[in-house]
Amino acid sequence: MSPAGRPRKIDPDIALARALDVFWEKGYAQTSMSDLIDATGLHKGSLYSAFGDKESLFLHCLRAYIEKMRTGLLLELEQESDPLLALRNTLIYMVEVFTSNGCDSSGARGCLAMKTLTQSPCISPEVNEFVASSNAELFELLQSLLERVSEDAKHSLNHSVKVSALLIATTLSGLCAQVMSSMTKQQALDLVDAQLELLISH
Amino acid sequence: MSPAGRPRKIDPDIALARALDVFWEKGYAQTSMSDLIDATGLHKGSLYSAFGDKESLFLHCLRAYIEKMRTGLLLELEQESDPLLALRNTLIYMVEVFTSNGCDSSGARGCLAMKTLTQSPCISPEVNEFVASSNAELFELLQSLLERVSEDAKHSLNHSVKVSALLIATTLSGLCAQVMSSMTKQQALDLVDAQLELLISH
DNA sequence: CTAATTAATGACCGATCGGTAAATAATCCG
DNA sequence: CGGATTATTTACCGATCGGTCATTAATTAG
Repeated sequence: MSPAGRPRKIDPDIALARALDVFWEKGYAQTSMSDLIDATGLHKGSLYSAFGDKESLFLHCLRAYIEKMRTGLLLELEQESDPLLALRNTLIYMVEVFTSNGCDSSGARGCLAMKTLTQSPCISPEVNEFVASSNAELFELLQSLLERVSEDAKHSLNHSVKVSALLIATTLSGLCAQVMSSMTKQQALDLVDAQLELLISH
Repeated sequence: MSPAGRPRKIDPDIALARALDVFWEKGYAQTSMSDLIDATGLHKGSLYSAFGDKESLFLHCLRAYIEKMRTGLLLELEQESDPLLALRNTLIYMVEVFTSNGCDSSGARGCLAMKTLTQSPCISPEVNEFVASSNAELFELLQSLLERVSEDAKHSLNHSVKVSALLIATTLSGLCAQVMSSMTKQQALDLVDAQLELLISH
């Protein structure tokens, strides 16, 4: 069932994952096609024929990044029925993604989506829209989780669901930024609990 | 008392401020010497003879940015003796800086220091050290303000001074990121108050 | 006016940028 | 075996990158 023609030297999904690692670590502008060629092992022509130009390749990587994050989050949510623990696990999962390191053993890479939207001007309207919609999706997830927490008789929120969700989203962005400089993963995890403690009364 | 030689067409401080605007808005890597030449009005040779190479010029801008922020903060602190209000004014001041816009009327520029440290790999060790030390200075300011708040009989902190300071620093970073995408200045200011309300009991 | 000083100016540099096209190699189908 | 198909490979493109330098212009000191 293999298609006619010369077989691929490198699986496109693997090449994409390797390209994602570079974009994630260095950001779009600081990543050159040269870097991507070195990382993927593909040659220039093959890269372009497989994924189009640099911007198109970046969009592929960004989509893969978000999709991986989404499935990881949903998988974790399925395994936890308690609303507060589900919320906590969500935040912990994201901190762990932000503090993960790619091919090299250097510091935390943070969040590709956040790196993308904090570098202006934006790469393209399409990239902008995608990052914005992903952001909105995360916010709605946080909101629905907080809704469930507030409906639980064991807890109560010290602010509205919306304000609480905004504060958590803000804290997440902040942790993402901080772990890229001086903050350790453990500190970030501790701050997640500290913030949840402030937001939720027992 | 004017020095011998051809007079400067453009005051170096003005040129520096204009270069800062560009770096602030676009970030180091996305800013080309061409952009800086256009913005300053200086020609290539003059720019190099006045500020050295791109990295050196960036360091000058970064120092000017931090210095401006520092003096602005200290000026505001002098005018407010109440610890909690002083802390609040500090945060408001920073949000206002983050949501300021430069030459063009586009969206919020965020914080040059944060943009610098979240783009890896770093520009140079010297830049890295400077941003890190500025960050540390801000953290210590927050800590000392929180210390004063906690010593005030009218209030009490729901976490330790250190954890509270870390949470505020994280919130500030987060607000900086958020205002660069979808969050409005008013929302950010409201979240400052919401977070302070969580941190401090009356 | 002349010499010295300093800045503005524009031509120029090699390197790298993102991107393209033609030629070559490896597979499947008949 | 011989096309057809698809990927790899290499050479190449114009544009822009950051950076340098020699020349010209404007000022002050003597």
